[in-house]
Amino acid sequence: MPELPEVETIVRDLNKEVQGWTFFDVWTDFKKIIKKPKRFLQFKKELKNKKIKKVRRRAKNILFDLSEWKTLLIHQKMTGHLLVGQWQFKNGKWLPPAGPLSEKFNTFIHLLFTFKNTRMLALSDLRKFSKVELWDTKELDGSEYVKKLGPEPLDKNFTFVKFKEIFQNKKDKIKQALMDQKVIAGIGNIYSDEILWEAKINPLRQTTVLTDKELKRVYLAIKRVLRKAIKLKGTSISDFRTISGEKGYYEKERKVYRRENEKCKRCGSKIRRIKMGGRSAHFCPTCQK
DNA sequence: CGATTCCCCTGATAGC
DNA sequence: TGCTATCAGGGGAATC
Repeated sequence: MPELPEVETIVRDLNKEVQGWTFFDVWTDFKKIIKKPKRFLQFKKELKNKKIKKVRRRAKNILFDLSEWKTLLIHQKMTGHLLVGQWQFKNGKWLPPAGPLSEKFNTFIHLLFTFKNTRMLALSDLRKFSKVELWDTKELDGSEYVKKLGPEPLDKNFTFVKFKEIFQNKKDKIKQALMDQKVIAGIGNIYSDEILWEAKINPLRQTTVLTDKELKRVYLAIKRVLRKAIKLKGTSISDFRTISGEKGYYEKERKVYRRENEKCKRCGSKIRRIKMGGRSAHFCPTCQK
């Protein structure tokens, strides 16, 4: 599942590739993936001849700023992959040439943009949870959805004072608060587990009872873990790939996520997995208090 | 209003 | 072996 570090990796890579590309056509075999505008033909028509100015990230969304003040939003949810390359249509499927792109998830391409320079951008998504929307830039940036998103954890303005203010007022378990996009943007199941291990805090703790010292550890862990994950181009534990089909390296750094019954790398205890609100949380019961 | 459950999907895996 | 039930989970909607 792409979270902040994975989406950031994608956005940085995309900016090196797609700036200046002009949309030519759109193909899909699953119109439901496009949420806005509702009619596919209109979506197609509105994209045609728009040029990509730059790509940015907000929370886990990839935002393509286009000419004429349009913005294309792509949220990859669990299993979405954006891939750039030269493609060919064979036997009813879009297929890449040989190379790292020739992996199984490429058979799950459900949306494909072609550009005037004959290049293509594909969205593959095994489970079809991805969401694609085309907005007026101003309308998107002023939308309820964007306004309600929490701060970007790696933003300079996201100070400890600000963090403390938000988390001390949020009545929730710390793990859930970290994953709540309205509290703080971009963190999901993998990195909330990793951040809490780093901070030595039990995921079940209520945010309101955390001491200043403990909050400071969480705050620092957020920055440290996310920065390191970006440096390593993310985690490929759930099939993440960069836009050229390469894996991220953070999974080797992983301390708790999907390591149930393995040894804690700090104290040697068995990592436990519990259910929290329908999601699994992984932690060390000995050193996370 | 807040908290919980359901739902969208489909491949992998566990259980029989 | 092969079938079926369960699980994975981001996020929005529906429900309690």
